[in-house]
Amino acid sequence: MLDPKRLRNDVEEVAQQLARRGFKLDVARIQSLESQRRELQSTTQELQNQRTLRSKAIGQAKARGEDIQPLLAEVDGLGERLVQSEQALNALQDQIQAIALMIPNILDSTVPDGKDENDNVEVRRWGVPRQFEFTPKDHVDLGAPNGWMDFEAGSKLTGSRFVVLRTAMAKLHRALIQFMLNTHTEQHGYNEVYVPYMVNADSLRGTGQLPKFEEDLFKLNNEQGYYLIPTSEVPVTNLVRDEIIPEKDLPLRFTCHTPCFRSEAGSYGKDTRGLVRQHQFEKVEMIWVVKPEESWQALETMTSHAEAILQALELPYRVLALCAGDTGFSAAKTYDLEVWLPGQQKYREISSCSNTLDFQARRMMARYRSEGGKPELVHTLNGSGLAVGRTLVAILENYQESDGRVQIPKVLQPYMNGAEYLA
RNA sequence: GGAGAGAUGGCCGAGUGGUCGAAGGCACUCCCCUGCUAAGGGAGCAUAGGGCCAAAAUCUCUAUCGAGGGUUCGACUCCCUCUCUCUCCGCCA
Repeated sequence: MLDPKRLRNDVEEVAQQLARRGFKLDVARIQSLESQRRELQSTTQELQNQRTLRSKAIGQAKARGEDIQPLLAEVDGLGERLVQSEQALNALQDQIQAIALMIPNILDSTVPDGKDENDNVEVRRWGVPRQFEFTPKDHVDLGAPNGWMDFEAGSKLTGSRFVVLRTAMAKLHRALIQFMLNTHTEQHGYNEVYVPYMVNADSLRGTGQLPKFEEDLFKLNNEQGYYLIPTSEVPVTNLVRDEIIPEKDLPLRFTCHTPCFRSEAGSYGKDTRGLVRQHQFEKVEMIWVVKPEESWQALETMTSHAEAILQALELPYRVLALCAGDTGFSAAKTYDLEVWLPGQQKYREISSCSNTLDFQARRMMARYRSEGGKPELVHTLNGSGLAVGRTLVAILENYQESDGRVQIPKVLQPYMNGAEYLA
């Protein structure tokens, strides 16, 4: 959520900023609702003040044993006017709040202009795509024939966009998770957390998935209306919701492995083949909670931690600065990491690292208190480190050999009983 | 699933219809005192929003004692619903 003060005082400026994303802010409507709110709030508060004063007078009169009838008569009608005024004010504030929750974050000035993913700007590259002396297969052709990846079983058990991994593939998948978590906790200084895979609407509102993106989520049909998490960013970031963190405890750095569930509504026909776009996938996430002045450095550091995983796996990648039109709702700036997939002859997204500034913190009321100071909003960041399914894809395709065998990356071999090849 | 207890400020904990944003204690901040190291004295110490202002502070108003409704001139105090926590029984990985 944006600072309501900014929304009140610099609507034009905010609207101009948001236009970079292609978001149209209804300035006239906001201004009109705001001026109504201001007036209504003043009269409501004045009526409330009247009520308090009169009630106190009655209390005092009664304590002195005086007749309170005349005073009661004086109050007559005040209650009804107050109720009406309060109701109108609440309705108006709900309207304003509903609008505010639908407004995306303001982009950082360093975010490149642009409309969609074609306008993203490459920042750097690491590694050189391997030259194959044969035509590299894609991961489906490598994994499906020998039963490592069973898409038929996935669709039988559930439906499309689900998969069953078997034997060495299931184990490599697990090895990747262990490797990523161990690296982040042992080398990058993260605290590992285990969290619920179902969350309530408050949590999703806090990180910005609700109210705008409900169709992307799986909602449970239980009484509480829980949702399956689309990313561990939601439960992990919400750990600090409604909290005031002592300054000395910052920065908080969490890493967490969870499955992620996404409806993929609107992506019909996109990546229908293979593991790349599933309704359920595993992800190791990195979350930072920092003081405002540290968040931009944190974004760079966090991105480098995601890169470190790709480097350790010796997978070629590039880093993109997402353009204005492609940056997500809550983010002020995002770097995407794209890994090279020989089967597609393309770089494909495998991590996304974002600084949301105080956008999520304001929705969550997540604050910190400096020594003797007032509580202030923290800044929150999140990044994948990495998407496990896609990393598996990248390993298969990059480490394949002409006979169809797949080498195991050096750093993963200890997790695979020292094996050099998938068997 | 059944029975019971509870939810108050950073923490503990009073408060059962009126002047309570809330006693007291702890923690914390500042000052004083003290040569002695979990000693004493004093002051301060919730959050959010509105108004005022160029802005901030001050000032002022409002809201908040788990959440939402209700009763009342007035609710932390009474009534209803819900959520969460704890205890016991049952069931269970």
